[in-house]
Amino acid sequence: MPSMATGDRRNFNPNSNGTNKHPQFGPKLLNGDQKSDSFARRQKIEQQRRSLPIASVEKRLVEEVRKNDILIIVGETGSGKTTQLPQYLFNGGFCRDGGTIGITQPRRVAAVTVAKRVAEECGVELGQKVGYSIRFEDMTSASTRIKYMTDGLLLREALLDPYLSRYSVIVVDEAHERTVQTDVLLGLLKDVQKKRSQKTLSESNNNGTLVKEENNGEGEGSSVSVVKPQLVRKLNPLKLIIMSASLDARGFSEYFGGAKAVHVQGRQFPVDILYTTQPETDCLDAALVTIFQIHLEEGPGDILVFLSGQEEIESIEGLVRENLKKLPEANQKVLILPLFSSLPSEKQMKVFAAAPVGFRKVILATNIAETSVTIPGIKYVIDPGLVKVRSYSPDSGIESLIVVKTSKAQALQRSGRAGREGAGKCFRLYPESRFEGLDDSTIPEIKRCNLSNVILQLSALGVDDILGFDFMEKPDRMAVIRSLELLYLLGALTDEKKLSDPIGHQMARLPLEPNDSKALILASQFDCLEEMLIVVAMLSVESIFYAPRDKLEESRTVIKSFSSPEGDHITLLNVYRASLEFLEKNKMENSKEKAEKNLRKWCKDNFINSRSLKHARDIYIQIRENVERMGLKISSCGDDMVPLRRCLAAAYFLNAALKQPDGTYRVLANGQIAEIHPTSVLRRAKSECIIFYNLVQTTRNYVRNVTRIDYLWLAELAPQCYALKD
DNA sequence: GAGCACTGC
Repeated sequence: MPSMATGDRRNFNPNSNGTNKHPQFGPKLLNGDQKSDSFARRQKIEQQRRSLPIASVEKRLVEEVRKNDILIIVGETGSGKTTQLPQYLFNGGFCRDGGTIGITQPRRVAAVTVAKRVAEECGVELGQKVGYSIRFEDMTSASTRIKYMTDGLLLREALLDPYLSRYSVIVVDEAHERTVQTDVLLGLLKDVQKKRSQKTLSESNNNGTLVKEENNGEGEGSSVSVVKPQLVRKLNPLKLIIMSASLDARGFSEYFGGAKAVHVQGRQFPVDILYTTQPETDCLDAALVTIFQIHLEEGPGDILVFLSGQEEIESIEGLVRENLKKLPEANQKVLILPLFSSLPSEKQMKVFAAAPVGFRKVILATNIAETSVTIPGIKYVIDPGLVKVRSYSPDSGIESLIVVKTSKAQALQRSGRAGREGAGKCFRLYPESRFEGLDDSTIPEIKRCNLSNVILQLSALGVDDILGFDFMEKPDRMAVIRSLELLYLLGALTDEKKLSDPIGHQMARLPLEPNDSKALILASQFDCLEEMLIVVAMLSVESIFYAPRDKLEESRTVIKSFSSPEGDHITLLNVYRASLEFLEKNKMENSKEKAEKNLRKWCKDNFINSRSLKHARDIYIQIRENVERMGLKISSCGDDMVPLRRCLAAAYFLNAALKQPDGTYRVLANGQIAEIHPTSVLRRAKSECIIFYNLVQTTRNYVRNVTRIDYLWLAELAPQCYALKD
């Protein structure tokens, strides 16, 4: 490593436009927690509202929504579209007749913070006129007229109310992010809007007489055949607004039949974009040198570095520390802060605190800093131009994480992070010519994920012809067929590709992956639903264990105390039960808050991520309520784990693998070869036959979350797949 | 004996 002080520096060219104004994407995170409700404060809010770029076009926007049933709004960050538009529409009379304005967000935190802010701006209590609804948290009431929610939640609502009849307007925000949920929602809303306008039309044609839903045979498979007559009368046309920060709205406009698009100015400080003159061969080294170049040559301001993963972050953290020691003491005032999702939250929080006077923060972050969180004080962004993405192969069922180049939109989003509070600089660690060669936007998620859950949800909404569904971007045909096969083998779909009764309907109601839902349904027959609820909740969260690098040995010993020779599923069950036992004991002696606090300490001592554990508990409570409502029998298998393992075999039979002479495993369903993941308790056990939760490809093929089963169970419990040879 | 971007119901 060259010494930083000797001037080994990267050469950057400012881009041709100099101070270039780039649009910025992502939810605007607002602080809605202020308590003061004084007159002065209200005046200040009013003043802020009026100064937003969008305020000058309020009348025009309301007018456009009135004239157009579908409107695309392209708004840059800082335009105020997310907080203001719903208020304009409310004041414009779009909630008369008791209709609600629904605004969807891809992320929970955005739905909550924006709702809080808007409630404050309106001077109302949160949950009254303005509210939000996200999984595990419903802050709405009968009087809620402006409702922020996650897009996944609106999809769930559509299962219960296919016409989304309570909404007069639905605003899909951050549509450019193109999450699976957003894409499915867009297709669904298009259909709902069409049906609702037909409904109103036929009603007026019939002059108020009751109308029955008819399938007009237009070839779309989505029909909901029985509608209560009273409902038909009440339905108003649905106004649809798609909000996006993408550079052009053409894609959305075309998808919605040439819908009108309007542009709203953003408010963003200028960000200087600098490129390297030469391509970099070693990205980590280039990032390292650039960090020091900024630190030693640029003015005050924090640095945000985008890296691909935890490993990269941890290694560069070490290198920065090492090199920092070589600098004169006056130059050593740097705070290095890692940030990635599996980092315990108390460590994550450190990036939001201001650095001590005279110190510069260097934040080493994954994509989490791109949209999910906004860090104050960032003036410099270093963007190596790479990102880790999930990819999925429908044929092998293998998920992998691969490092790819960012898209142009992503690069813009990253650079925008430097211009939140003042003019900033973004150092792209590649030549300008390479930027031109980048894809415009990231490939929509729906093109690169397992579709079985999407198909199950759409089936429950009455869409039987998945390949014919009007997606903005059609998913891969083979991926659809594979997922249909899986659902059929699980018994969720009939031979006619319709949702089976009751299994398919029950599975669609559960907020889980199809395999996990099936495991719960079967568990009530195997008398181990009590245990399976816990196992499935624990499998649904990522990274229960967190082992910091410096305490690796210690953590292994502690984690071992939970482990079961039967496998990882039962190990997870042990962890959950141990935490519950600790909490119950604590609750008897302490207040609830104190008990929760002690639990967090217990988690830390046992190298368990308390945020993940809390999440698992929330999921447990939710799915327990779900299965209770379905009338499934909840009983326990006690200390006998055989029923639980048999049930796992019956539900995850496609994920069964046999040991081979060389110690690797062969997946019975497709012949894939894989090893047991080193973190599994069965890594050394070398059981003959196993079932696993998932198969991931990193340096090798690994199966994770593994349980030992008896080979003979497969033919007995999954005869549709396995037969015994003589 | 290896290493896991990020969401969401």
